[in-house]
Amino acid sequence: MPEPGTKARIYLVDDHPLVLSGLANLIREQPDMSVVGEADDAQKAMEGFKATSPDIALVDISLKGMDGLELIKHAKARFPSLAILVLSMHDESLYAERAIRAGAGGYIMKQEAAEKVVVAVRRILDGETYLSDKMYSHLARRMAGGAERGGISPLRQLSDRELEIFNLMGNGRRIKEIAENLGISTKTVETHCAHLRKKLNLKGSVELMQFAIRWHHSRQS
Amino acid sequence: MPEPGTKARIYLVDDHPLVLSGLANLIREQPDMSVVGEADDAQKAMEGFKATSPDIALVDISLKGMDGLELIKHAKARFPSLAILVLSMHDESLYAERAIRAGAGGYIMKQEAAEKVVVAVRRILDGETYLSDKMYSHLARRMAGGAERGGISPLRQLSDRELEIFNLMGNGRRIKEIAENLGISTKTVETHCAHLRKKLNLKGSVELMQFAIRWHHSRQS
DNA sequence: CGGTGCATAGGGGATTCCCCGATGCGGACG
DNA sequence: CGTCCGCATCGGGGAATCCCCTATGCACCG
Repeated sequence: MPEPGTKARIYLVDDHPLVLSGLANLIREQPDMSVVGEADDAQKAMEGFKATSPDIALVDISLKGMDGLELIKHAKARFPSLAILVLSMHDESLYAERAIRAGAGGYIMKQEAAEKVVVAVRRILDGETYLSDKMYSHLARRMAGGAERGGISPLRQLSDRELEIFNLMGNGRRIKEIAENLGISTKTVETHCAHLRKKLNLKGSVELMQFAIRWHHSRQS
Repeated sequence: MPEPGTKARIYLVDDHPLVLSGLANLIREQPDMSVVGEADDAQKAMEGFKATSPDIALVDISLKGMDGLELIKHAKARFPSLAILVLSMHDESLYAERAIRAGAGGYIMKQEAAEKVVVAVRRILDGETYLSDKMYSHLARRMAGGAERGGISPLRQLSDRELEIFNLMGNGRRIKEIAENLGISTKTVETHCAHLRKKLNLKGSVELMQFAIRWHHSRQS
């Protein structure tokens, strides 16, 4: 947190030079902010953090080489007081949740107006969290279910049967296959899917399948 | 093509405000170039082209709403003399080839240094084609190889429209959304899906979605 | 001119989606 | 012990989808 009268020290991490210069330019227009360094990969970013001790880092979630999420975790481990605002290309609320959990103070899409980046930076430097309205409501929907039972994964709320079906879905099986495989009615499988959607706060079958596939994919590598 | 002594009239199309301002800034530093307009979607871009008659347009390949490839085709159809430089996030030589075929004069990745954008613009305004070294050799190799040789990725066999829909599927959109988004019938989307399944040798819609989601997931990390 | 690929679209039956409600069963709590 | 609640199991029914057809218009190519 910068002292009154001094400028916030900002570090930029992005592997797109155009975005980098856009950000740098935007920040130089702000009287209370200054850019103290730039990096285009995670390695250089970590060195830069050590050398310049910035107040906040703006980091792209999709870097070449190390993943942006990894960089966040490492950075928060070595520099706990460093605030982080995540920039993302895509409207992937999945990443927003992971980013916040990894220690980021905010998540903003590059489609957002440039002014919002400045707003987000100020908010985070004030110790608050910044999320876009869309993501905020999306996340709120998820949290709303039962106020953070300390469980890292919402999958803990699932019953054994539900998890079993969730797994089979992630494996690419269709409803009929699952029903035959388990020796039950397709209607029962549908009911389980409905419960899964409700518990995981997912809107449609496509979101559920997306979630299942991603989860299955990450659990297997 | 600008006359000697006058500035090249450049139009920018990108849905990321930061990239837009980065580009505008870069171009304003050039004595022989000027920005005559900006747009963040294909619709506004077409109107802008008509209103400002730019010499060249820099367009992002991945726009919200209409695909960047579609914009290029429409633009070249209505304004044949308009030169186009395509900007891309990803190192997808897949897109480069399609873009050139659609009428673009060059293809450059946002990972490239900003100076290269200027170089590319000058090259295209001189009537030549700009490609990065990597893509140039890549394309040359493909041209030289003549027909077939199996094809490294089966995605290469997909038509532009099919690839577009494949992308949206990987993004989690359902058929109705895709149809509305593209302004076509759901039946047409279904037909494209059928062709996708056939070309990719996938049995059911679940497998197709699985494939699309995985591809989309691996592509942006 | 004929062939081929592409984008568009519809018919129609099977399947799935997603909202309802309903029936047992077992455990938890007062 | 009675009651409530989560769980697993089914069904109805209307909408959406899947997935097999056919078909038209267009562009390009030999």
